[in-house]
Amino acid sequence: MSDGATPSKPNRRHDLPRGEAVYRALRRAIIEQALRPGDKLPEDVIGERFGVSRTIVRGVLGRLHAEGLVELKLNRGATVARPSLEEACDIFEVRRSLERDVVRRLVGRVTPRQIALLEAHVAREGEARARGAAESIRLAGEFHILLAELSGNAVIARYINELVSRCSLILALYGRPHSPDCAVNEHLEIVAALRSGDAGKAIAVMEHHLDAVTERALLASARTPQRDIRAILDAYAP
Amino acid sequence: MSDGATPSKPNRRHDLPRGEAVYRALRRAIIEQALRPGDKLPEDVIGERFGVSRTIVRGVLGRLHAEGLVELKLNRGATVARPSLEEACDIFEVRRSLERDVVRRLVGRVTPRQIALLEAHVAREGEARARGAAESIRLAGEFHILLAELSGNAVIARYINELVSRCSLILALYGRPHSPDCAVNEHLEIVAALRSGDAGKAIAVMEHHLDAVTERALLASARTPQRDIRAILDAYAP
DNA sequence: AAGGCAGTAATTGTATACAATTATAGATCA
DNA sequence: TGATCTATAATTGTATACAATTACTGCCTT
Repeated sequence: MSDGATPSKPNRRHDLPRGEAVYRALRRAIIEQALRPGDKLPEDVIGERFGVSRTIVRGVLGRLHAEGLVELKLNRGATVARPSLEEACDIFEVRRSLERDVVRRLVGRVTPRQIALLEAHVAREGEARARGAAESIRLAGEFHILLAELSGNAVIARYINELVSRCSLILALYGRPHSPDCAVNEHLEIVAALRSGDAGKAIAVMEHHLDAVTERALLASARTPQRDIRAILDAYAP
Repeated sequence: MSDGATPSKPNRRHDLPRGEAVYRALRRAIIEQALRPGDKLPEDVIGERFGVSRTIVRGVLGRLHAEGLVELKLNRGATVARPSLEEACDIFEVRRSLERDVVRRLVGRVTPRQIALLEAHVAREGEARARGAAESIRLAGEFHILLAELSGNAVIARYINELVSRCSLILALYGRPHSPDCAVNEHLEIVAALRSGDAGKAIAVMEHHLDAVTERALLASARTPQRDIRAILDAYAP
């Protein structure tokens, strides 16, 4: 494989801890559902593809495991995580709590500059809708992450980031295929409510939105509870 | 150093992924404040002490970093984390949200078996109070962790675990030295309120307790805002 | 032909070796 | 004396080598 992976700059002082690029790439691939829940993540393959050693890959997989995006089984390697339906419910429940706090913190304190940021993001969501589902899914999630970051509480931001990312997995497992979990207009409503300064309304709008998101994400769960063969055969056997 | 570290069983199939013991030991040492915020954590020293290679230690430190207990600086190694005052406030704010949810979930649904578990734990807290501060601090935190686990939401449990652990760091930095952050009788009140089945009261008791915890943890923050030399010299310079 | 079993290949877990960076100590010079 | 620079030591970042476990293929047995 020689040097195909790092051609441009032979040995420029790497500003980032070597594995950062691998981390971001894997994370994005998972969130955009290019890597689907259950997919195997062999250390050799990933390492060769990015031109790093297994040491680095292993660190990245551990980090993704800590964030709940990857499962690690002893001596059996890493796979993209497959959250159970129960975990999915837990995740949405915590999201509701924390995102309520986000709105509560932002309302009345949000600056015009921040509103502009949010509106710009929603605009990008609108543009991306034509370009494909993968990017839409990612941007929809990033709206909630941006909101959490603007709230000014770093702990909430980190947790929301984790939870929203894992919602991509849930959507891939239990939702309608290739549909983003958030509607652009619902995001616009949230921004509008924040700007209005009406705390009660803003919270209500956010909760309504999260109800809708939950609904969409768990929609197909009645049809395909798991990727379970027995459940599928039930429809064909007498 | 030969074989002093792993004497009893030469090569028995290690049930646990090699680093688990190191992780637990370091975690406990940090939580019990044997390792204090800012203390250096050299890979060599830790590895030799536990009879594992730096590879393992590095993985453990990364994991502790993901949990917010350890800081990693590029090329400068790991230190026990020193949460800023702002981070401390963020942490307590999220704790309030999540622990309110815990109580809300438990109240009315808690079984006698679970009540017994909680009471047994509080009893151990009482016994430990005589034995020393370190164990008391840990047990006080573990009461909240147990509560979160009993709530049945695994995500909440994981986050509470993280947040409560980090509170040990906050207490070490800004609180009165060597004092546990929770009073045993306050924990008893929480259990009593849960058993009563009165949701409003249970939530109120928990919030009151968390207020008190926050108060105690951030008490000394006026006296020693940081381990900052300038602030100390202010009292002596004209 | 189906199932089980051995031997081999592939993959992961851990340790060590090497490279790069940072910290330390000693020497030099003003 | 004090500061700066340099050489050396200590520590971290990364890659590779080896050991252990798991997966697979083909053969053998019934």
